[in-house]
Amino acid sequence: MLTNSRLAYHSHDHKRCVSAALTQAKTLCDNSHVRLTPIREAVLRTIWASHRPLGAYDIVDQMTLSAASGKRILAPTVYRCIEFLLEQGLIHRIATLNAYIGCPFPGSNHSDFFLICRECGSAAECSADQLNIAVVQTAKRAHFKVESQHIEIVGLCPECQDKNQQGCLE
Amino acid sequence: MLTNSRLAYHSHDHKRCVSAALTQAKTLCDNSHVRLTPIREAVLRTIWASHRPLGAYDIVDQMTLSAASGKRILAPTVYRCIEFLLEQGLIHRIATLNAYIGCPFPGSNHSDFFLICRECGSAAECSADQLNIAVVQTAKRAHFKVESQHIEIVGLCPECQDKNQQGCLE
DNA sequence: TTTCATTATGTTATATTATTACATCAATAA
DNA sequence: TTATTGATGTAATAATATAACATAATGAAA
Repeated sequence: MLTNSRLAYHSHDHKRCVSAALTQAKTLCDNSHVRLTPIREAVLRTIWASHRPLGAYDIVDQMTLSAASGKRILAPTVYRCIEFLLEQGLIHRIATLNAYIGCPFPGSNHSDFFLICRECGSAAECSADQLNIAVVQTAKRAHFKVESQHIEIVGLCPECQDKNQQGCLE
Repeated sequence: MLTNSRLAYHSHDHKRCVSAALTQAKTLCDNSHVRLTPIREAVLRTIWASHRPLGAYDIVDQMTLSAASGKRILAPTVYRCIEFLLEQGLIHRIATLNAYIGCPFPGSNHSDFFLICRECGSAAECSADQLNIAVVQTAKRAHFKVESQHIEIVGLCPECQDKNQQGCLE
């Protein structure tokens, strides 16, 4: 199983996540002969600021804040970058949250399967054959031909389970 | 496996779907001691007009059309009914489409698993143990505690597969 | 290099989806 | 009746997303 859940839910050196994501992004864009422009990279970096899905207007706000004095980044710019990053598979849209999250393993063929913690908001991505097979087989029984899938699971991440456990003991 | 895919994708006597849905809704609301008011029932009926998920403002428009002369139904009214119907498990929200669809087996404990045809727009709901188990097991490997799931599959329904097949032969 | 075509970004406006706030009305219970 | 709660009406607005068009940057061809 492919997953970044170890990182997503536990404290870690997040700079490494960011730099890994940016390095992969550059490589993939080079190979695809598309341009990871400074703005696109900045949007990607902003989304990768954490493992929590980020709304488009949160990105707008963050980028306006971190941009050079007074420079405003407007919604269409951000949405265009989001569209580009989605097309390249560098980010995903979390539909139930209207929010965007970086893909930890872009380029590799994988399913859209997200584990979203309702407590801390962090989301991890997984790709598991067992699940993909179950999806396709279940669809097959309905004679349905699967082209793309989007799976969002809400619950508690390991850290927040522990915290809640402690809460009960108090 | 529980599914309404047979009905959702093929021509059928849809009046029976609607009346079944309304009958179930009345029973469930009675049992839960909540009120299926005329407006709520009208929203449910509008959503059940087809097996295609319907946007909130489509519902507003449809209801304004079918309402008695000139009577306008406004967005907050519809959203309140949607909220109620979601709470009662009588409808589901299709997050990737920002649209709403009637639940064919309300009251029964089941997973949110939708097969959405990209061609005709119809969506069927399924509930399969194999899939639920795969979701929980996959999550377990990430030490994630599942509370709710939302699975949206996009592809081709059986009817539209046949049509496309014929299209290729021409 | 200059020109052209293409792609990316800036900017204004607006579409679409959803909610807030408050007034009014209906149903139920004391 | 009269509180009380729940449901609906209405106006305004928030939040998310896109359209349309102008301008700028980039890369390719002459």
